[in-house]
Amino acid sequence: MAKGITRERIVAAALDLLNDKGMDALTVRALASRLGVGAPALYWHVRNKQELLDEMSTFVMRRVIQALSEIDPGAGWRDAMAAYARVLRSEYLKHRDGARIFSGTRFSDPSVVTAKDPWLESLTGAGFSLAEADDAIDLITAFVVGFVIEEQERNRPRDDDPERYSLEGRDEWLGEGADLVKAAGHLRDDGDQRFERQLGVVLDGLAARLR
Amino acid sequence: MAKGITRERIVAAALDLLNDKGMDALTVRALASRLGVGAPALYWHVRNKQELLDEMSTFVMRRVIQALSEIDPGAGWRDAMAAYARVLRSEYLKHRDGARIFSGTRFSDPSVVTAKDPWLESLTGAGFSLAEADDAIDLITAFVVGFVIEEQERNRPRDDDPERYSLEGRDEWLGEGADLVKAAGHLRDDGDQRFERQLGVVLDGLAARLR
DNA sequence: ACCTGAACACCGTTCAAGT
DNA sequence: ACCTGAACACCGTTCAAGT
Repeated sequence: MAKGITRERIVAAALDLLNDKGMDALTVRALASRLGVGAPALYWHVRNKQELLDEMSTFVMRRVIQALSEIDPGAGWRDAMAAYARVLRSEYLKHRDGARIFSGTRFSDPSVVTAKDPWLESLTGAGFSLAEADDAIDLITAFVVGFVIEEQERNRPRDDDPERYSLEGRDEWLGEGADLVKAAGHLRDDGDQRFERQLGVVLDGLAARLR
Repeated sequence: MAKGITRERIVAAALDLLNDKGMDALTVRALASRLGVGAPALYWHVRNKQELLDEMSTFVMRRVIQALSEIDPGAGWRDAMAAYARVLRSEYLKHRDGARIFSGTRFSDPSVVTAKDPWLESLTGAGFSLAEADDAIDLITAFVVGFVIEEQERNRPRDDDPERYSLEGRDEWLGEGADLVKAAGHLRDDGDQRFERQLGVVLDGLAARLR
Protein backbone atom coordinates (compact mmCIF):
# COMPACT_ATOMS: atom_id res chain seq x y z
CA MET A 1 0.00 0.00 0.00
CA ALA A 2 2.37 2.61 -1.29
CA LYS A 3 -0.58 4.69 -2.43
CA GLY A 4 -3.03 6.78 -0.48
CA ILE A 5 -0.61 9.68 -0.39
CA THR A 6 -2.27 12.51 1.46
CA ARG A 7 -1.30 16.03 2.48
CA GLU A 8 -0.82 14.95 6.10
CA ARG A 9 1.33 11.96 5.21
CA ILE A 10 3.50 14.18 3.02
CA VAL A 11 4.05 16.69 5.83
CA ALA A 12 4.83 13.95 8.34
CA ALA A 13 7.31 12.32 5.98
CA ALA A 14 8.91 15.70 5.28
CA LEU A 15 9.45 16.30 9.00
CA ASP A 16 10.97 12.83 9.35
CA LEU A 17 13.28 13.45 6.42
CA LEU A 18 14.32 16.81 7.87
CA ASN A 19 15.28 15.15 11.15
CA ASP A 20 17.12 12.30 9.44
CA LYS A 21 19.13 14.15 6.84
CA GLY A 22 18.77 17.88 7.40
CA MET A 23 17.32 20.76 5.44
CA ASP A 24 19.63 20.46 2.42
CA ALA A 25 18.58 16.86 1.86
CA LEU A 26 14.89 17.71 2.06
CA THR A 27 14.28 17.63 -1.68
CA VAL A 28 11.04 16.93 -3.46
CA ARG A 29 12.55 13.88 -5.10
CA ALA A 30 13.90 12.38 -1.86
CA LEU A 31 10.59 13.02 -0.14
CA ALA A 32 8.65 11.38 -2.95
CA SER A 33 10.86 8.31 -2.97
CA ARG A 34 10.42 7.98 0.80
CA LEU A 35 6.69 7.88 0.12
CA GLY A 36 7.11 5.26 -2.61
CA VAL A 37 5.97 7.56 -5.37
CA GLY A 38 7.38 9.71 -8.18
CA ALA A 39 8.30 13.31 -7.60
CA PRO A 40 5.54 14.83 -9.78
CA ALA A 41 2.93 12.96 -7.73
CA LEU A 42 3.46 15.38 -4.83
CA TYR A 43 2.33 18.27 -6.99
CA TRP A 44 -1.15 16.87 -7.05
CA HIS A 45 -1.43 17.36 -3.27
CA VAL A 46 0.74 20.45 -2.79
CA ARG A 47 1.14 23.52 -4.99
CA ASN A 48 4.92 23.75 -4.66
CA LYS A 49 7.76 23.25 -2.22
CA GLN A 50 7.17 26.56 -0.44
CA GLU A 51 3.62 25.50 0.37
CA LEU A 52 5.01 22.26 1.77
CA LEU A 53 7.38 24.20 4.03
CA ASP A 54 4.50 26.40 5.17
CA GLU A 55 2.46 23.31 6.00
CA MET A 56 5.35 21.94 8.04
CA SER A 57 5.52 25.20 10.02
CA THR A 58 1.81 25.18 10.62
CA PHE A 59 1.99 21.58 11.79
CA VAL A 60 4.72 22.38 14.30
CA MET A 61 2.87 25.42 15.62
CA ARG A 62 -0.34 23.43 15.93
CA ARG A 63 1.48 21.03 18.22
CA VAL A 64 2.63 23.98 20.30
CA ILE A 65 -0.98 25.16 20.58
CA GLN A 66 -2.09 21.65 21.45
CA ALA A 67 0.49 21.36 24.21
CA LEU A 68 -0.43 24.80 25.52
CA SER A 69 -4.12 23.94 25.69
CA GLU A 70 -3.25 21.18 28.15
CA ILE A 71 -1.70 23.66 30.59
CA ASP A 72 -3.63 24.90 33.59
CA PRO A 73 -4.31 28.56 32.80
CA GLY A 74 -5.28 29.51 36.34
CA ALA A 75 -1.78 28.91 37.65
CA GLY A 76 -0.82 32.58 37.68
CA TRP A 77 0.83 34.58 34.92
CA ARG A 78 4.41 33.70 35.84
CA ASP A 79 3.93 29.94 35.78
CA ALA A 80 1.80 30.26 32.67
CA MET A 81 4.44 32.20 30.78
CA ALA A 82 7.17 29.83 31.97
CA ALA A 83 5.11 26.90 30.74
CA TYR A 84 4.65 28.61 27.36
CA ALA A 85 8.40 29.16 27.04
CA ARG A 86 9.19 25.54 27.91
CA VAL A 87 6.63 24.14 25.51
CA LEU A 88 7.86 26.33 22.66
CA ARG A 89 11.47 25.33 23.30
CA SER A 90 10.72 21.63 23.54
CA GLU A 91 8.70 21.63 20.31
CA TYR A 92 11.49 23.43 18.45
CA LEU A 93 14.00 20.96 19.86
CA LYS A 94 12.02 18.08 18.35
CA HIS A 95 13.11 19.08 14.86
CA ARG A 96 16.62 19.54 13.55
CA ASP A 97 17.26 23.30 13.26
CA GLY A 98 13.63 23.67 14.37
CA ALA A 99 13.97 27.17 15.80
CA ARG A 100 15.70 28.61 12.76
CA ILE A 101 13.38 26.93 10.29
CA PHE A 102 10.01 27.25 12.00
CA SER A 103 10.26 30.62 13.78
CA GLY A 104 8.80 33.78 12.32
CA THR A 105 6.97 31.95 9.61
CA ARG A 106 3.71 33.05 8.10
CA PHE A 107 0.93 30.80 9.24
CA SER A 108 -1.69 29.49 6.90
CA ASP A 109 -3.96 28.87 9.86
CA PRO A 110 -5.72 31.64 11.86
CA SER A 111 -6.20 29.34 14.85
CA VAL A 112 -2.48 29.53 15.49
CA VAL A 113 -2.78 33.29 15.95
CA THR A 114 -6.04 33.36 17.87
CA ALA A 115 -4.54 30.93 20.38
CA LYS A 116 -2.79 33.97 21.88
CA ASP A 117 -6.11 35.20 23.25
CA PRO A 118 -6.34 33.26 26.54
CA TRP A 119 -2.77 34.23 27.33
CA LEU A 120 -3.52 37.90 26.83
CA GLU A 121 -6.49 37.40 29.10
CA SER A 122 -4.39 35.79 31.80
CA LEU A 123 -1.82 38.59 31.67
CA THR A 124 -4.27 41.48 31.66
CA GLY A 125 -6.14 39.77 34.47
CA ALA A 126 -2.91 39.79 36.46
CA GLY A 127 -2.58 43.55 36.10
CA PHE A 128 -0.65 44.05 32.86
CA SER A 129 -2.01 46.51 30.33
CA LEU A 130 -2.96 45.01 26.99
CA ALA A 131 0.11 46.54 25.35
CA GLU A 132 2.33 45.17 28.10
CA ALA A 133 0.75 41.75 27.79
CA ASP A 134 1.32 41.71 24.03
CA ASP A 135 4.93 42.79 24.58
CA ALA A 136 5.37 40.08 27.19
CA ILE A 137 4.31 37.29 24.85
CA ASP A 138 6.48 38.64 22.04
CA LEU A 139 9.43 39.00 24.36
CA ILE A 140 9.20 35.45 25.68
CA THR A 141 8.81 34.19 22.12
CA ALA A 142 11.84 36.14 20.91
CA PHE A 143 13.94 34.88 23.80
CA VAL A 144 13.03 31.25 23.18
CA VAL A 145 13.64 31.52 19.44
CA GLY A 146 17.03 33.15 19.91
CA PHE A 147 18.04 30.75 22.67
CA VAL A 148 17.13 27.60 20.78
CA ILE A 149 18.70 28.76 17.52
CA GLU A 150 21.99 29.12 19.33
CA GLU A 151 21.42 25.86 21.23
CA GLN A 152 20.69 23.81 18.11
CA GLU A 153 23.58 25.36 16.25
CA ARG A 154 25.97 24.42 19.04
CA ASN A 155 24.67 20.85 19.23
CA ARG A 156 24.64 20.30 15.49
CA PRO A 157 26.57 17.24 14.33
CA ARG A 158 29.59 18.77 12.62
CA ASP A 159 31.76 17.15 10.03
CA ASP A 160 34.64 19.62 10.26
CA ASP A 161 36.73 20.96 13.09
CA PRO A 162 35.17 19.05 16.01
CA GLU A 163 37.91 20.11 18.45
CA ARG A 164 36.86 23.73 18.25
CA TYR A 165 33.92 22.84 20.46
CA SER A 166 35.86 20.86 23.01
CA LEU A 167 37.09 23.05 25.83
CA GLU A 168 40.82 22.52 25.34
CA GLY A 169 40.60 22.90 21.59
CA ARG A 170 38.53 26.02 22.04
CA ASP A 171 41.01 27.62 24.43
CA GLU A 172 43.79 26.94 21.96
CA TRP A 173 41.77 28.24 19.04
CA LEU A 174 41.03 31.47 20.94
CA GLY A 175 44.75 32.23 21.31
CA GLU A 176 46.27 34.69 23.76
CA GLY A 177 44.22 36.72 26.23
CA ALA A 178 40.43 36.56 26.49
CA ASP A 179 40.80 34.94 29.89
CA LEU A 180 37.25 35.72 30.95
CA VAL A 181 35.84 34.21 27.76
CA LYS A 182 37.82 31.04 28.39
CA ALA A 183 36.83 30.88 32.07
CA ALA A 184 33.18 31.43 31.19
CA GLY A 185 33.44 28.60 28.67
CA HIS A 186 34.59 26.26 31.41
CA LEU A 187 31.73 27.35 33.67
CA ARG A 188 29.15 26.70 30.98
CA ASP A 189 26.58 24.14 32.08
CA ASP A 190 23.67 22.20 30.72
CA GLY A 191 21.27 23.79 28.21
CA ASP A 192 18.25 23.14 30.42
CA GLN A 193 19.79 24.96 33.38
CA ARG A 194 20.93 27.91 31.27
CA PHE A 195 17.47 28.13 29.77
CA GLU A 196 15.77 28.16 33.17
CA ARG A 197 18.11 30.80 34.57
CA GLN A 198 17.74 33.13 31.62
CA LEU A 199 13.99 32.59 31.52
CA GLY A 200 13.92 33.55 35.20
CA VAL A 201 15.67 36.82 34.38
CA VAL A 202 13.09 37.67 31.74
CA LEU A 203 10.21 36.82 34.08
CA ASP A 204 11.76 39.01 36.77
CA GLY A 205 11.87 41.86 34.28
CA LEU A 206 8.20 41.36 33.50
CA ALA A 207 7.34 41.23 37.18
CA ALA A 208 9.01 44.62 37.62
CA ARG A 209 6.36 46.05 35.27
CA LEU A 210 3.64 45.23 37.75
CA ARG A 211 4.88 47.72 40.39
CA MET B 1 38.66 46.06 -15.32
CA ALA B 2 36.39 43.14 -14.74
CA LYS B 3 39.29 41.19 -13.24
CA GLY B 4 41.01 41.49 -9.93
CA ILE B 5 38.35 39.33 -8.28
CA THR B 6 39.28 38.91 -4.65
CA ARG B 7 37.79 37.16 -1.64
CA GLU B 8 36.63 40.47 -0.17
CA ARG B 9 35.03 41.64 -3.40
CA ILE B 10 33.18 38.35 -3.69
CA VAL B 11 31.78 38.62 -0.16
CA ALA B 12 30.74 42.24 -0.68
CA ALA B 13 29.01 41.40 -3.95
CA ALA B 14 27.28 38.44 -2.30
CA LEU B 15 25.89 40.68 0.45
CA ASP B 16 24.67 43.15 -2.18
CA LEU B 17 23.02 40.38 -4.15
CA LEU B 18 21.36 39.04 -0.99
CA ASN B 19 19.87 42.46 -0.28
CA ASP B 20 18.75 42.98 -3.86
CA LYS B 21 17.16 39.65 -4.66
CA GLY B 22 17.03 37.56 -1.50
CA MET B 23 18.60 34.31 -0.38
CA ASP B 24 17.03 32.10 -3.05
CA ALA B 25 18.54 34.25 -5.80
CA LEU B 26 21.99 34.16 -4.23
CA THR B 27 23.39 31.55 -6.60
CA VAL B 28 27.01 31.04 -7.55
CA ARG B 29 26.20 31.78 -11.17
CA ALA B 30 24.33 35.02 -10.46
CA LEU B 31 27.08 36.16 -8.15
CA ALA B 32 29.77 35.42 -10.74
CA SER B 33 27.92 37.28 -13.48
CA ARG B 34 27.57 40.28 -11.16
CA LEU B 35 31.35 40.23 -10.87
CA GLY B 36 31.77 39.96 -14.62
CA VAL B 37 33.25 36.50 -14.49
CA GLY B 38 32.29 32.88 -15.09
CA ALA B 39 30.92 30.74 -12.28
CA PRO B 40 33.93 28.40 -11.99
CA ALA B 41 36.20 31.41 -11.44
CA LEU B 42 34.82 31.83 -7.92
CA TYR B 43 36.10 28.39 -6.98
CA TRP B 44 39.64 29.65 -7.28
CA HIS B 45 39.02 32.09 -4.39
CA VAL B 46 36.53 30.13 -2.32
CA ARG B 47 36.33 26.42 -1.57
CA ASN B 48 32.57 26.13 -2.04
CA LYS B 49 29.31 27.96 -1.45
CA GLN B 50 29.19 27.06 2.24
CA GLU B 51 32.54 28.71 2.79
CA LEU B 52 31.22 31.80 1.05
CA LEU B 53 28.22 31.89 3.40
CA ASP B 54 30.55 31.50 6.38
CA GLU B 55 32.65 34.41 5.13
CA MET B 56 29.53 36.54 4.83
CA SER B 57 28.60 35.76 8.44
CA THR B 58 32.08 36.57 9.65
CA PHE B 59 32.01 39.85 7.75
CA VAL B 60 28.71 40.86 9.35
CA MET B 61 29.91 39.92 12.83
CA ARG B 62 33.16 41.80 12.31
CA ARG B 63 31.13 44.93 11.64
CA VAL B 64 29.26 44.34 14.89
CA ILE B 65 32.59 44.09 16.73
CA GLN B 66 33.82 47.21 14.99
CA ALA B 67 30.72 49.17 16.00
CA LEU B 68 30.98 47.87 19.55
CA SER B 69 34.61 48.94 19.85
CA GLU B 70 33.50 52.52 19.25
CA ILE B 71 31.21 52.46 22.29
CA ASP B 72 32.29 54.02 25.56
CA PRO B 73 32.79 51.03 27.86
CA GLY B 74 32.82 53.07 31.06
CA ALA B 75 29.20 54.05 30.70
CA GLY B 76 27.91 51.49 33.20
CA TRP B 77 26.73 47.96 32.49
CA ARG B 78 23.14 48.88 31.67
CA ASP B 79 24.00 51.43 28.99
CA ALA B 80 26.71 49.17 27.66
CA MET B 81 24.35 46.22 27.26
CA ALA B 82 21.69 48.42 25.71
CA ALA B 83 24.25 49.71 23.22
CA TYR B 84 25.27 46.14 22.40
CA ALA B 85 21.67 45.17 21.76
CA ARG B 86 21.05 48.20 19.52
CA VAL B 87 24.20 47.63 17.50
CA LEU B 88 23.43 43.96 16.98
CA ARG B 89 19.89 44.75 15.86
CA SER B 90 20.93 47.52 13.49
CA GLU B 91 23.60 45.36 11.83
CA TYR B 92 21.13 42.50 11.33
CA LEU B 93 18.62 44.97 9.89
CA LYS B 94 21.14 46.02 7.24
CA HIS B 95 20.78 42.69 5.47
CA ARG B 96 17.61 41.09 4.19
CA ASP B 97 16.68 38.27 6.59
CA GLY B 98 19.92 39.17 8.37
CA ALA B 99 18.94 37.80 11.78
CA ARG B 100 17.77 34.43 10.46
CA ILE B 101 20.75 34.01 8.14
CA PHE B 102 23.61 35.34 10.24
CA SER B 103 22.64 34.35 13.78
CA GLY B 104 24.02 31.27 15.46
CA THR B 105 26.62 30.69 12.79
CA ARG B 106 30.03 29.19 13.36
CA PHE B 107 32.67 31.84 13.03
CA SER B 108 35.86 31.26 11.15
CA ASP B 109 37.48 34.07 13.12
CA PRO B 110 38.46 33.81 16.84
CA SER B 111 38.50 37.58 17.20
CA VAL B 112 34.72 37.58 16.93
CA VAL B 113 34.53 35.38 20.02
CA THR B 114 37.27 37.05 22.04
CA ALA B 115 35.51 40.39 21.59
CA LYS B 116 33.18 39.23 24.39
CA ASP B 117 35.98 39.73 26.90
CA PRO B 118 35.66 43.46 27.67
CA TRP B 119 31.93 43.01 28.10
CA LEU B 120 32.41 40.23 30.61
CA GLU B 121 34.84 42.51 32.39
CA SER B 122 32.36 45.37 32.50
CA LEU B 123 29.62 43.12 33.87
CA THR B 124 31.74 41.39 36.51
CA GLY B 125 33.08 44.79 37.52
CA ALA B 126 29.51 45.92 38.11
CA GLY B 127 28.90 43.06 40.53
CA PHE B 128 27.69 40.17 38.38
CA SER B 129 29.34 36.80 38.82
CA LEU B 130 31.14 35.47 35.75
CA ALA B 131 28.37 32.93 35.14
CA GLU B 132 25.74 35.65 35.44
CA ALA B 133 27.68 37.90 33.09
CA ASP B 134 27.95 35.14 30.50
CA ASP B 135 24.23 34.46 30.85
CA ALA B 136 23.49 38.15 30.47
CA ILE B 137 25.31 38.45 27.14
CA ASP B 138 23.70 35.28 25.82
CA LEU B 139 20.28 36.45 26.95
CA ILE B 140 20.57 39.83 25.28
CA THR B 141 21.85 38.14 22.13
CA ALA B 142 18.99 35.64 22.10
CA PHE B 143 16.43 38.39 22.60
CA VAL B 144 17.82 40.50 19.75
CA VAL B 145 18.02 37.52 17.39
CA GLY B 146 14.46 36.44 18.12
CA PHE B 147 13.11 39.97 17.94
CA VAL B 148 14.73 40.82 14.61
CA ILE B 149 13.81 37.51 13.01
CA GLU B 150 10.17 38.27 13.71
CA GLU B 151 10.62 41.91 12.71
CA GLN B 152 12.21 41.11 9.35
CA GLU B 153 9.68 38.41 8.64
CA ARG B 154 6.83 40.85 9.23
CA ASN B 155 8.40 43.54 7.05
CA ARG B 156 9.32 41.19 4.23
CA PRO B 157 7.98 42.22 0.82
CA ARG B 158 5.29 39.65 0.18
CA ASP B 159 3.91 38.63 -3.18
CA ASP B 160 0.84 36.85 -1.86
CA ASP B 161 -1.93 37.82 0.48
CA PRO B 162 -0.91 41.40 1.30
CA GLU B 163 -4.19 42.17 3.07
CA ARG B 164 -3.47 39.68 5.81
CA TYR B 165 -1.02 42.17 7.24
CA SER B 166 -3.27 45.20 7.04
CA LEU B 167 -5.32 45.64 10.19
CA GLU B 168 -8.77 45.27 8.63
CA GLY B 169 -7.73 42.31 6.53
CA ARG B 170 -6.17 40.71 9.56
CA ASP B 171 -9.27 41.13 11.71
CA GLU B 172 -11.36 39.53 9.00
CA TRP B 173 -8.88 36.71 8.51
CA LEU B 174 -8.89 35.98 12.26
CA GLY B 175 -12.64 35.36 12.23
CA GLU B 176 -14.92 35.32 15.28
CA GLY B 177 -13.68 35.96 18.79
CA ALA B 178 -10.04 36.60 19.68
CA ASP B 179 -10.99 40.15 20.64
CA LEU B 180 -7.86 40.74 22.68
CA VAL B 181 -5.63 39.58 19.83
CA LYS B 182 -7.39 42.01 17.50
CA ALA B 183 -7.22 44.90 19.99
CA ALA B 184 -3.54 44.23 20.62
CA GLY B 185 -2.96 44.28 16.87
CA HIS B 186 -4.45 47.76 16.70
CA LEU B 187 -2.28 48.96 19.60
CA ARG B 188 0.88 47.69 17.94
CA ASP B 189 3.36 50.48 17.35
CA ASP B 190 6.71 51.08 15.70
CA GLY B 191 9.42 48.42 15.76
CA ASP B 192 11.94 50.76 17.41
CA GLN B 193 9.61 51.51 20.31
CA ARG B 194 8.69 47.88 20.83
CA PHE B 195 12.35 46.96 20.78
CA GLU B 196 13.26 49.59 23.38
CA ARG B 197 10.40 48.59 25.69
CA GLN B 198 11.19 44.89 25.55
CA LEU B 199 14.91 45.55 25.92
CA GLY B 200 14.06 47.58 29.02
CA VAL B 201 12.23 44.61 30.48
CA VAL B 202 15.23 42.34 29.96
CA LEU B 203 17.59 44.90 31.50
CA ASP B 204 15.28 45.23 34.51
CA GLY B 205 15.45 41.48 34.91
CA LEU B 206 19.24 41.60 34.87
CA ALA B 207 19.27 44.46 37.37
CA ALA B 208 17.21 42.33 39.75
CA ARG B 209 20.15 39.88 39.86
CA LEU B 210 22.36 42.53 41.47
CA ARG B 211 20.35 42.66 44.72
C1' DA C 1 48.28 32.49 -10.68
C1' DC C 2 43.87 33.15 -12.38
C1' DC C 3 40.09 32.30 -15.48
C1' DT C 4 37.15 29.87 -19.38
C1' DG C 5 34.24 26.11 -21.67
C1' DA C 6 32.31 22.09 -21.36
C1' DA C 7 30.46 18.70 -18.71
C1' DC C 8 28.15 15.95 -14.60
C1' DA C 9 24.78 14.91 -11.31
C1' DC C 10 21.02 16.95 -9.29
C1' DC C 11 17.22 20.26 -8.41
C1' DG C 12 12.01 22.21 -8.68
C1' DT C 13 8.39 22.14 -11.78
C1' DT C 14 5.33 21.22 -15.93
C1' DC C 15 2.62 18.45 -18.80
C1' DA C 16 0.87 15.04 -21.68
C1' DA C 17 -0.45 10.55 -21.00
C1' DG C 18 -1.98 6.62 -18.43
C1' DT C 19 -5.44 4.26 -15.03
C1' DA D 1 -9.10 11.61 -9.03
C1' DC D 2 -4.50 10.37 -8.71
C1' DC D 3 -0.08 9.01 -10.53
C1' DT D 4 3.87 8.13 -14.19
C1' DG D 5 7.55 9.30 -17.78
C1' DA D 6 9.75 12.45 -20.09
C1' DA D 7 11.31 16.87 -20.44
C1' DC D 8 12.91 21.94 -19.26
C1' DA D 9 15.57 25.37 -17.15
C1' DC D 10 18.57 25.80 -13.51
C1' DC D 11 21.74 24.57 -9.71
C1' DG D 12 26.68 23.57 -7.32
C1' DT D 13 30.87 21.71 -8.60
C1' DT D 14 34.85 19.60 -11.29
C1' DC D 15 38.39 19.64 -14.57
C1' DA D 16 41.03 20.00 -18.55
C1' DA D 17 42.57 23.67 -21.09
C1' DG D 18 43.90 28.34 -21.96
C1' DT D 19 46.71 32.75 -20.73
